[in-house]
Amino acid sequence: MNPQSDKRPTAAELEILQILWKHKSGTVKFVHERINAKKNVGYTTTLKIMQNMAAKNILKRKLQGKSHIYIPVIKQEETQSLLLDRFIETAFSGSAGNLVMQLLGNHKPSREELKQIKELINKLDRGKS
Amino acid sequence: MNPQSDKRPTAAELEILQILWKHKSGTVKFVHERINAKKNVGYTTTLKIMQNMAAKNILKRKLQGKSHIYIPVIKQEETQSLLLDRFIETAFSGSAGNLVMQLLGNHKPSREELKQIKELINKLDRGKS
DNA sequence: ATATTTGTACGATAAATATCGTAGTTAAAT
DNA sequence: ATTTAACTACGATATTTATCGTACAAATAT
Repeated sequence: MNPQSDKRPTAAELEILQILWKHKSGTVKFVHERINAKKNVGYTTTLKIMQNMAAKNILKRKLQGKSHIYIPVIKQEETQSLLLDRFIETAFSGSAGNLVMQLLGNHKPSREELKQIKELINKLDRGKS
Repeated sequence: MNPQSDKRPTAAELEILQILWKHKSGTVKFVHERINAKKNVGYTTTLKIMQNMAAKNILKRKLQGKSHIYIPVIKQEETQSLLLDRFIETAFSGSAGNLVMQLLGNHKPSREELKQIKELINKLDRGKS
């Protein structure tokens, strides 16, 4: 039903998506340079994954001169939301609260983050009153 | 180094772990009954996965009469924390704050949850002052 | 013109997971 | 003493992902 439901990217695919979301679009070369800065991986590996993603309709691509420009089809927030739901289900037995507890208990967010989060919570809270 | 680092369970393994964490331990039959209540899967599938998990030292087992009792080796919180870190890295570019935003923005936690979270945040906040 | 560069396409391989069928073992029931 | 029931063990298969080598095409540089 939901066309998003069969578009759950893998870890490697997400790595690519992060880059493309951030820069709106990019060539294989562009993406591969950035990935390769962190870990060593062959150019054709990145190429193949991106081709696969295009085949799966996670990315679309446009020919530009000699090379292709790849553009994410799925939106970052939708994808994150989808992954998050799934993650909460599998890793936290469906309890978002447990996840937040774990997160705040362990991750030690910065003052800024805390402030942001508090504001958001207050906003939500007011909405409920 | 960290013995935990090679013990990242898969989704299917987590499903089993959830049950065992909750009940401390259980036989294949016990686990399989619960899993099968939700989705249809063969008995030997569950068996095999649990055997694999024992081989990987995610579970240990004790012979009790005819069957084995399986017990989680890895602790729930440690595992969740590990998975969470990884998840934030891959799905949220390493930003825990983004995850919380997404979560609170979408998941609409209950009043109770909000209250709990607020308390926790305040506690953290005081710690920083 | 030929060599080099820059890209794509395709196919092979390896590893991990999930799934189950079948066979074998022991204990209990008839 | 057989049959049945409850388990375990083992092996086969399918799928998915990741990874790369090699080959090919087009443009650019020499």
